[in-house]
Amino acid sequence: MGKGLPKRSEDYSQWYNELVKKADLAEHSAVRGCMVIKPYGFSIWEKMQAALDKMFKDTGHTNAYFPLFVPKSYLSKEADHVEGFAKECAVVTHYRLKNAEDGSGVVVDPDAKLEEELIVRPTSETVIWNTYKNWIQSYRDLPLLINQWANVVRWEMRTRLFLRTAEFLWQEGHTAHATKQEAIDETVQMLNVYAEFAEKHMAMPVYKGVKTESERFPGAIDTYCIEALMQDGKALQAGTSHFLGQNFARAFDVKFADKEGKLDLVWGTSWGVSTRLMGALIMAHSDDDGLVLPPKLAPIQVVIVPIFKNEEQLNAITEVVDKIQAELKALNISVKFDTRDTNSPGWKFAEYELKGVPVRMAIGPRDLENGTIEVARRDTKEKEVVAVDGVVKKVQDLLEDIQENIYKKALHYRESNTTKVDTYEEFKSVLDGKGGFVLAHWDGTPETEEKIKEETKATIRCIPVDAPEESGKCVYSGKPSGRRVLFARAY
RNA sequence: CGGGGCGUAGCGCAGUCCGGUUAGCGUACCUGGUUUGGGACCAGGGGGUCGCAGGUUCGAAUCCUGCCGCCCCGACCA
Repeated sequence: MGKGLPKRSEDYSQWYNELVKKADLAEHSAVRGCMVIKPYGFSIWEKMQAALDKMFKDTGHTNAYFPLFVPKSYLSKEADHVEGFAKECAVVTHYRLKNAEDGSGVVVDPDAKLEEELIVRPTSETVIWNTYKNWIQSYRDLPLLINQWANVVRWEMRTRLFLRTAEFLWQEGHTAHATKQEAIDETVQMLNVYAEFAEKHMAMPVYKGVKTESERFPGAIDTYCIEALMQDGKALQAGTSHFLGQNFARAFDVKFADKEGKLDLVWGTSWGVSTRLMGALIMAHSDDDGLVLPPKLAPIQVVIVPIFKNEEQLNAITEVVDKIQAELKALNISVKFDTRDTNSPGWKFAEYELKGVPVRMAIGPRDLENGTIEVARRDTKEKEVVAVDGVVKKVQDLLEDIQENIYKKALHYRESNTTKVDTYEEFKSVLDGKGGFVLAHWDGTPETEEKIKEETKATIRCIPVDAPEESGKCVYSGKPSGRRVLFARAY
């Protein structure tokens, strides 16, 4: 069913686009590449934010806010950083409009040209390090552990709702430390926070790893990442954590006095996840009938659909449902009782499936007689009729089971779509066949990486952090390699 | 940013090639009635700057030019 929803097997990207719109998650705005996040979609994002924010606070971070505009001169202070972002920056050149002489509307007032142009932040390292310079004098000011929730703008040429938009929402953590090791530990810690969030809340298994030089964040020494597998066999980078070394401290002259009074540059990290996670969530679990949401992130966890012919019946049903609702709410389970008589029960069933509500209950006159209620789970579409007594416990268990089940399903999918290969022929045939992740030996050179990318469109997603030492030969060059790296075609 | 496709009611589309009454269909919406255990039915009704701006013409959704947006492929990029 899924009225009008294309099948994943027929056109995966069309399926994704339609699902985002039909499930009321987001829509395009008038400006190219920008999106309106609709209430239902934003509710999911808010749930993600709340869980992540708590994890950041629990690891000692505090939130702050830095401005949207970055003076142009800041961006040029760290060479790699400019190089990486220059091509996709929106620039503010004027600060005033005026009415057009010919009455055709408003025009930019040429007299209101800014002395120094402003960049709309593509990321905030530069403003933040420029600020940290004033905040940090001695080792006593360290570590500085700050996060901000913000929007950023990257002028992308090719956009997809959530996956890559010109403006997107994210959080960016920016920390400063006295020692290299402490900064590395922080980088790894936040990588683990992301992985835990992905697995426990999004029910999405991820590989943790380090990016190769060519995939590294501009200005970082090392970029760590979590990589997830989507149902079409393509990989998606779901979060990054960067060890910045002393690069930004050097560029913005951020020094601290240690216990001996000696001045040294501080060590930095930055890390972020964005509304792209929404895209990951959709593509990790959903099916041809619509969204499948993990209970922990579902805006509505349980929906109750009454089946009635008249008001008396609805009243009788409501009496039973009110009790159930109260008990569910006491357990912090969000529940919606949909009493609208403007849509049929069947219509509602389809609608809540489209929207990915994990558990649906239906109750009608027949159930009232029998003291029963129908309980259906979204992930497997299984239905069963159970006694009203004890249904609350049943639902509570079911929510946990769904959370676990969709994780296991995604994990199984990823395991069976992660293939070890030892020859280039195999490498190519796996990519063109079942797709997914490919574990292969690589000689460690950017040249080989580039050639493979040109020939197969697959990139090195990461060097897994837990990759076992294993001597082998590069699938492309035949040169020696010490471990396998993770390849895939990616979003 | 290059190649291709598309833009007509909230959504999905026909009409465009070959210009000509009042621009149509499905769905959604409103009213009334019958219905309600997997996207109900009948009757009546409202809703349109035909993406935007110019041009050609007696007359433009239709022909011409420019622009905007979306989709697919590519280049670029997280």
